[in-house]
Amino acid sequence: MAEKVTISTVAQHAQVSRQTVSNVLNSPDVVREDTRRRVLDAIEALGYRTNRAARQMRTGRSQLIAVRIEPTRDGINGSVLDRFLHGLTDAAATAGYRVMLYTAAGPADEIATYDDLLSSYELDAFVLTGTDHGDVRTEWLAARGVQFVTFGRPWDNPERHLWVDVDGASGTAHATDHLIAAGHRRIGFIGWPAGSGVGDDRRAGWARAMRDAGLEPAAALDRQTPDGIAQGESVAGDLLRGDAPPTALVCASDSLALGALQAVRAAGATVAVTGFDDTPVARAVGLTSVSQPLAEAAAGCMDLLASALDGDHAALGHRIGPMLLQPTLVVRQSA
Amino acid sequence: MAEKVTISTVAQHAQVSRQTVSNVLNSPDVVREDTRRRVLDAIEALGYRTNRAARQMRTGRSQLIAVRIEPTRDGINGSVLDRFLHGLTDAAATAGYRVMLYTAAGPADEIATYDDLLSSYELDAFVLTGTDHGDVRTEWLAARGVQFVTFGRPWDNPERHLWVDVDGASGTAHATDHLIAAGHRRIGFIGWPAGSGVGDDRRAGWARAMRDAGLEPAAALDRQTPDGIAQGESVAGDLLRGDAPPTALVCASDSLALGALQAVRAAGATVAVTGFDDTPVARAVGLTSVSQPLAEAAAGCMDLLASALDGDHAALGHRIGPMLLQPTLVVRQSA
DNA sequence: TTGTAGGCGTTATCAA
DNA sequence: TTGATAACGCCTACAA
Repeated sequence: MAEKVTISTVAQHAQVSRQTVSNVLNSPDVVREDTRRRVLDAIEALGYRTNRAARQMRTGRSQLIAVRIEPTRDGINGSVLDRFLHGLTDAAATAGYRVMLYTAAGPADEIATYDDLLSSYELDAFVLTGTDHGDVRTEWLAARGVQFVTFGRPWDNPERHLWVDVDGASGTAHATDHLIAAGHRRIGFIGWPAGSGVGDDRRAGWARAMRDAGLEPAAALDRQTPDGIAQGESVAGDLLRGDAPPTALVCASDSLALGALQAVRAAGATVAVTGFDDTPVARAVGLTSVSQPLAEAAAGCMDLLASALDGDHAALGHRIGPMLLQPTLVVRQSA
Repeated sequence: MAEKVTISTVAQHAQVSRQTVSNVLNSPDVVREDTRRRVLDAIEALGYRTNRAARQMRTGRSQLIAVRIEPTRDGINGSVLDRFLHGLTDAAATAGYRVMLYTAAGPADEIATYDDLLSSYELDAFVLTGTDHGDVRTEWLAARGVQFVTFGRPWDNPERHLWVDVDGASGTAHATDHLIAAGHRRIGFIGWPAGSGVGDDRRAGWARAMRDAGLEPAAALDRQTPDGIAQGESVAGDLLRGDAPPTALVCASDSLALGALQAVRAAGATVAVTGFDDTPVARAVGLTSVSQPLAEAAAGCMDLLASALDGDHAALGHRIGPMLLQPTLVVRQSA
């Protein structure tokens, strides 16, 4: 077990005062070059690392950011959070931060957790994955001046706070374009009930691409249902049994798409299907799907946070604003 | 923004010294009942929370445990880590700990990260997911007296350190039994190359169940391949084209099973298939699979750690040892 | 440019 | 049973 090496140890070793060591670390420009050199060498030689707890006590900053790990719902979309978390952890480490996990049963519970985390761990910031209209969490955080960024736009007001998002409309538009290019004309959409920002956005992309191609995004081809494989299968089945069944289906999630695929197979039909999120399941069953740049999104969240917390970037003149990333379409056998 | 309430605030409010407040918190038995009451009331009224950084500086303990978030390889098995992490975060919170994430490119990088995390954040313990024969990481940690627990047995020596694991052999044996009960006799196994503890274990379960039923786990029915859908498909295809093809296949992973399922479909055969891990993909495609009790495993890891770290359980006389949990078979259409 | 002094909130030691 | 004192490692004044 190595001896504990503190700032004093370094100071002794470098023949300077503790303060000079601290200056080398925190205000390098204020210390003479050769002294700086000497101190840096000592730090290197001794393997000194600043003790975060001590620093935190003085500065009130923990270099810790928190993110919620949600229980995997139908499981399929769990991998999205997974990849996002990995990217965030990487980006955070690079920026000198670490990621702490927390769970919460609901919004109220989540706010209680914020309170706890903030007052006892002094977390520097939160990363929220997704927001709703009138999100109580973001209001709570903003009211207390806590830094946070959301992965997902605040749908009611884009200026409300820092966010990073992926352009879902663009994703479904890509998928729709791809189908149109393949000769499809009757292209249906299976998405979530109106009211969820994300769902509305994805539906809008389909409708836009249809209109841009001179096609009508008819209500008869536009279905709404809660997320899930069974739901997708049921709704797709309805569509396929309709008057003028679609020859292709754009779905708002891989879960819905997977259900749709099953309905198509059951009906013995040949209908192209696209999903959203490019989950492992999509890869496994050959489902064409819209892929979100999750590592980039995570890095974006961290950039925004670092910018707000450290003020470096702001000082450098390029204050970073919200960012909307473009997804890509991964084409497989299903479409 | 609420005023900062420290132990001194509480002391004033309760008309006692700071130390007494500390005692109420850390050695309740040493303080008189009515004083304790008074202090507790003050804590409640003021909403006091102990500052972890300050406590950490004194005690050297951070109440933080670290776990690595791995990049999802073929993606399918990512959900396993996901569920484990969720369970761990929950269990940790209950035990008064928090989970910190880190990534690492390889064993060497991982050890460098240990060093960093330990010396600058003073982490209390690590949770490793899986170990190999002669794992350098566990040796490094053990040599430095760092607490850790592995989710996965140390295959060369069960006594080496704390661990929690799921009985993989039991899982594949269940699957095999299930197939035997359904009338199958020629049951093949598709697993990983010999040498990986986990893979060998799962293979052993199949072989044992076969023998127990008076059947021969013939080499002709036993295949080894790296993990992956493509690999599973290829190997299963070979088996199906063999002299006396199996009527059922037990696979060491859902990835392999999924590939096998595709090979079966391509061959137009009717062959039962079982997988391992009960991933979302298995649920999606109706694959019978062995399900690991991940939340329990995570809770077990935390229990072991808390026991070692806090010594409470040890003091109470029931020192907790390694634990081997039983998986369950989730039966779906594929078998 | 460098050094000295003080304090962040907590707990351990020891005296009252 | 309670309270005063010191110390954990660092950083921010301020003085030299």
